[in-house]
Amino acid sequence: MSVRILLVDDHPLVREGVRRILERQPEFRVVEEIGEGLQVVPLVQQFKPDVVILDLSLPGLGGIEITRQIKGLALGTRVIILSRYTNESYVAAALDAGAVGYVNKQSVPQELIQAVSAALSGVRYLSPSISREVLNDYQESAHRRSSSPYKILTPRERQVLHMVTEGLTNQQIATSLGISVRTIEVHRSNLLHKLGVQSTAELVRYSIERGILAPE
Amino acid sequence: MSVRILLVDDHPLVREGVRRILERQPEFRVVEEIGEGLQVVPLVQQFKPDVVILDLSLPGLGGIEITRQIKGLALGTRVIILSRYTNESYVAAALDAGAVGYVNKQSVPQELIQAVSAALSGVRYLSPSISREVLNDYQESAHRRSSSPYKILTPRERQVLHMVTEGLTNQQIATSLGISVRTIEVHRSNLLHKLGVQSTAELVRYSIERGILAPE
DNA sequence: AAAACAATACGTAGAAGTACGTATGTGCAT
DNA sequence: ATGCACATACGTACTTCTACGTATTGTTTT
Repeated sequence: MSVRILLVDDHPLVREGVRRILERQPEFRVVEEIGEGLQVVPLVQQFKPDVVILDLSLPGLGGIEITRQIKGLALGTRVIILSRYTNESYVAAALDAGAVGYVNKQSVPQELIQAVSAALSGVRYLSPSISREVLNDYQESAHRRSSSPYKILTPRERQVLHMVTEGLTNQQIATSLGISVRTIEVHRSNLLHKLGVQSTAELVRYSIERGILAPE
Repeated sequence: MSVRILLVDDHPLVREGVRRILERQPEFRVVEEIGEGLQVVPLVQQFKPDVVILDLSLPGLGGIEITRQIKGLALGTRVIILSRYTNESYVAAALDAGAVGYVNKQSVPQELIQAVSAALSGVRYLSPSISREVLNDYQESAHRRSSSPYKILTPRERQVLHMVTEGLTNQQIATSLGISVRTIEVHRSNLLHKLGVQSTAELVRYSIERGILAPE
């Protein structure tokens, strides 16, 4: 009984690595591979794979939206996300969109096999490096979920994030906005939680790297 | 005549892919692979590979600094950068540090073979997707680059800067390097002074915006 | 040999940030 | 009217970081 897999990542080297790992399992077969986001859904319709292994950051169309569209096809195709992003917002967004698994690219290759097997058994799989809390929080707050971490930030939070990135202290930001430093601390705490990070450095990196664009 | 290659990328899947492509060439041999930045230079000293294929974004110590240190070993080991970043500052920084090739991770796998062959012939290789302008700009502005504040940093300071940018606390960095948190504070203070900044946010921005340390 | 540099480490002090919890007021949607 | 999101703010506790100063040891340069 062959498991038919479609492989989606814009880095050919990653596809090579994934194909190599999957094909060590006699029952797994990579029926096709592609790196361009816009071509994924047509390929799913054509090949009707059992499983799609899907990167979040793709040219043309993001992994979250692709996941939604695959789910909308109602072919029973399961989507496993393979991504270097492990923060709560992205994991939750992917699960919300219909992914049945989320594997951290830094994981040991064996996890990929486990994720595919779990998907076929109808069990959700998360890399151990992704906190158990992520799943719990996801289930508790599903109704609030947005597809983009930045979109879940309030206007004030975005302002504060910007000023943190500029290197201003909480007191300087408070002075600039005409509010209490205690309120800045609240916004900061909210930012840390919403973006799934734990330090100023990570906030700054978040700002700069994505600008603000989530991997979609 | 065997070409001995050390493979460095924190994503096991990428290492699998690269290994698979390289080992299709009978004369290429991957003698070792590693994902942790701090362990690369000791491995180079141990194995004395002909070529190191090196990702820019690594935990513990960045690819640029590693390239410098490998060059400093004077073993004749050639460094080829394999990165998803193609912008000028990263390419230039890598070349400046002593890399002899820069391959875009989105390239066709055949480019990797070409880059290794070019390196062995003493020829510089750049992925075609990297503009010819990058190389020209690099040559024209080499004299400006030498005055970069980064040059005045000690190797230890660069290590600490990298880890600060990763979001680690002083205590975590101390533990990782096996020294006192008080020493980390000293290095940090020196970094702030040498780079003329006053906060963690500014250190992080410096790292990222100067393209010296690739974003994670 | 002496000086400079790099790495290591500590004392003292205070600023700055994170975490957990509490609360109120306003505006908007149901 | 009620509930929710947002903005504002505080109490308590602690961690983390910055600033200024001290010191020793080893290595390299002059």
